[in-house]
Amino acid sequence: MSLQDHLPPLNREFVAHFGEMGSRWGINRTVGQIYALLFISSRALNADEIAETLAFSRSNVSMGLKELQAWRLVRLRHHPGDRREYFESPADVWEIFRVLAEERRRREVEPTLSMLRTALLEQPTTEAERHAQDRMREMHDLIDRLMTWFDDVQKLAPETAMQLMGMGTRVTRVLELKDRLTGKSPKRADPPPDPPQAAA
Amino acid sequence: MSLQDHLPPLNREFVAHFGEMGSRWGINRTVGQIYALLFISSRALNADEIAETLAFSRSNVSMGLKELQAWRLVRLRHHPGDRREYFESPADVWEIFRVLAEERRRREVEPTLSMLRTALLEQPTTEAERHAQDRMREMHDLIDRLMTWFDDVQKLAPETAMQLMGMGTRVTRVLELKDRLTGKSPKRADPPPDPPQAAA
DNA sequence: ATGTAATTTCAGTAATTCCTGAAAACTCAG
DNA sequence: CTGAGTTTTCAGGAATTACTGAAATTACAT
Repeated sequence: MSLQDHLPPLNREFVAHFGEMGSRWGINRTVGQIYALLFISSRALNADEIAETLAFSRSNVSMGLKELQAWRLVRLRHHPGDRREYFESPADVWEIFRVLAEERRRREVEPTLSMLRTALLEQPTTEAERHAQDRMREMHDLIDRLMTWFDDVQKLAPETAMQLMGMGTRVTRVLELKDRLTGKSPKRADPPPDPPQAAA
Repeated sequence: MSLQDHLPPLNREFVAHFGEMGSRWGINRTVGQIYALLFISSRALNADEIAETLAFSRSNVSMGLKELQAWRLVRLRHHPGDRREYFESPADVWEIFRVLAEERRRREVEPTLSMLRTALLEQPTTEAERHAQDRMREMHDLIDRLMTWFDDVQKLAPETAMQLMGMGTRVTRVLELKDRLTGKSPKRADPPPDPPQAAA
């Protein structure tokens, strides 16, 4: 009934590893393992299969899947003539990475930026407060820039920036990034409808 | 004796926020708050001051500082004629980001890559195993590429890649990256001793 | 409508993680 | 060496988080 009865050792290791990693993140061990299992599975699994394979209670699996859905990391599937719900991970690893980055941004980065902006609006009264505000501004600007930059990189290659990074082909796109950095004002400035192609 | 007695509201909010964020990460609330406090402080603080300001026990602060040191996020200072140890955060936010990224990589990314490589060495026996291995290979390659890319970006601007990203000046460097991507083999290839300067 | 299969909720317990105070271990001046 | 000041360790209690089984809910076939 337990993990090792159904999974070959290497898959078991993989699942266990993501369980551990999950707990180093906010995500808990259970959720990490469920996701790892779905990730390497060659077909969509239903909740009972997951519960059986990982030796978790059915209800625990249900909660885990709910959380994975909230993170948009699993998809729901239905098989004709079967009332149960089947779950699978998206196939494209770059897509997974993108979704993960987006969710983390929404949950962690945006609230932080928002808190910092609020703090920066106040008039400091003491010297200590003024210094604290300066530090917050530095942090705000760093995060803001990192995000803008990340957006740029993502927009670069509409299909997958991954391909760009690894391939060496269509590197003309890098020049677009160069133009963006050179031409625009330092900070943000929502980009005007991307000049379609600017070959070298 | 508690936080609000010593810190102005906005600083209090900042510290509390990083306490929350800390717990969403692997890091616990206490550690997050200690770091936040040091980050906005205009001078190095000793453990008693921290304990007093945040209303934590002295021993809790000691453990928190130990963890922050393990993450290389705080520096130790000594004041002449004072036997106590004072702690401070590095001033440069980009430096902080870099250290954080390095530590996370060492603790999370490298072990994961290592586990994946081990799994990829095995000969799959079943079809399911073969598929799992394919998936692991995809994950491995994604992570490996992201890391290589991140390295490239960091090497680009030896002082702070930050400046590059935000400034629009010295964007000639982007062209170096382009060359790297175009010229080298797709995957890795340890870079030859950086050609010092390649102005446009 | 009724019954059955499937899923979700939730209150209680188990497990883990966090935090503290007391004691031990340093460190250094005299 | 002695002792005061400082930091660290650690066992145990407090607080939080994870997990379960039972009950409630939903979905659907007949």
